[in-house]
Amino acid sequence: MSRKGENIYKRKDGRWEGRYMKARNEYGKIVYGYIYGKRYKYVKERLAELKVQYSFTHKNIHIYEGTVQDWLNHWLNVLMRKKIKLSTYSSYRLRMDKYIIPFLGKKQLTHLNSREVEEFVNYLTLLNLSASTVHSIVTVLKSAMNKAVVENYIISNPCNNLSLPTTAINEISVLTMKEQDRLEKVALKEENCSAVILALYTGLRIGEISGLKWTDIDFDKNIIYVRRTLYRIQNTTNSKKTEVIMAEPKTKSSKRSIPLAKNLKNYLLEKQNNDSSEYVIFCKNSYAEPRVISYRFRKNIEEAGIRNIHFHVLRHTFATRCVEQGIDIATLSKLMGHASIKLTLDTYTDSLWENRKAAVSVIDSKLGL
DNA sequence: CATCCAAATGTGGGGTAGAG
DNA sequence: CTCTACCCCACATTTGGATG
Repeated sequence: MSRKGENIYKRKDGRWEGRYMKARNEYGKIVYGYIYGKRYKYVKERLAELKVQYSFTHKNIHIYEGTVQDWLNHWLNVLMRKKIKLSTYSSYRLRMDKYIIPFLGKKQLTHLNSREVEEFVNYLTLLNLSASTVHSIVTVLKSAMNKAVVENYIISNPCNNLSLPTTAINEISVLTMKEQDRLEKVALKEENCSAVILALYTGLRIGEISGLKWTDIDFDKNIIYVRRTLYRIQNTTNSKKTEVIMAEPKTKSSKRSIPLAKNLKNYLLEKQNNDSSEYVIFCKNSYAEPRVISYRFRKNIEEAGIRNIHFHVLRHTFATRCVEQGIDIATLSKLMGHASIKLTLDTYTDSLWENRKAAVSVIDSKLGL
């Protein structure tokens, strides 16, 4: 959705330029309109008029008499249900039921104003939730209200221009070579196939490892097929229970094949022999759900004497080792199952930079001044 | 040690700002 | 009017304390 910002800026030639969304072309891309002026104030006023002109000229406000709760339920169960994955549905349901509906549910949809939403945000902040959790809750409300705007039940979204607590930027953390060696030693001692080894040498996500079957590994062609992911979510019909869901991987591009190298292949073949389960990582002869893998991982970490890290760090470690070995970004992107190299670049350019610095300093040392 | 439950974090797509 | 790095939001998973 739209970011805040006026979309007015000063040009090098001294004029002010304002932009507004005029229409959409046949592919759904935005067509912008432009307005110029010598003075900022003029552009701002004129732009506001144009924005109104192009967004509301053909709209009629419809009547909706229900409460916020009614609308949220309709929005999620009827309008969103088919469009989003079960895991997303489940997380939205939770945020609505636990936070939004108890605080705002009884109000008339059409009466909800930004002051009340601000009070809601204050209330959330007092609950000691993290900034990102507050964001995720407000996001759900905002999406639902946006739909109400599109349906012409309300004129504007009361969630626009809220000031929310700022989220800290999280750096990705990666194992050092030494830590990786220590962790591998511990993991290799295990009798059955270790999820840690798999993650370090394939970059698979925890849910993907959880759902991996021996039949997904083609030992003749040396390929691992990532076909499903497994996670536990709140049951959507009976809200008191949770259940394990098996689904297609995160996105279409996550469904992928990963080449199986020699050492990992030997390791897997050895482990396959004494494994009676259809799952590579198993628990009581069936899959081991992500929580179980995470639990075992924690024990490995403690034994190896490594600082407290998440399982996902193994995936980052795999990627970083690839970059260090000089694998190009496009290839890495495919391996990781990213849809585009954009994310891969955004995430790993830092380690590329370290690489370049190291290369330069090697050359530099020959200078001998 | 497995399961439940709520919170935290990662990922993809699209908009804005800034420059040409 | 066009190009694109960077940033934000919506969506999708992972994490870990509580509980049995």
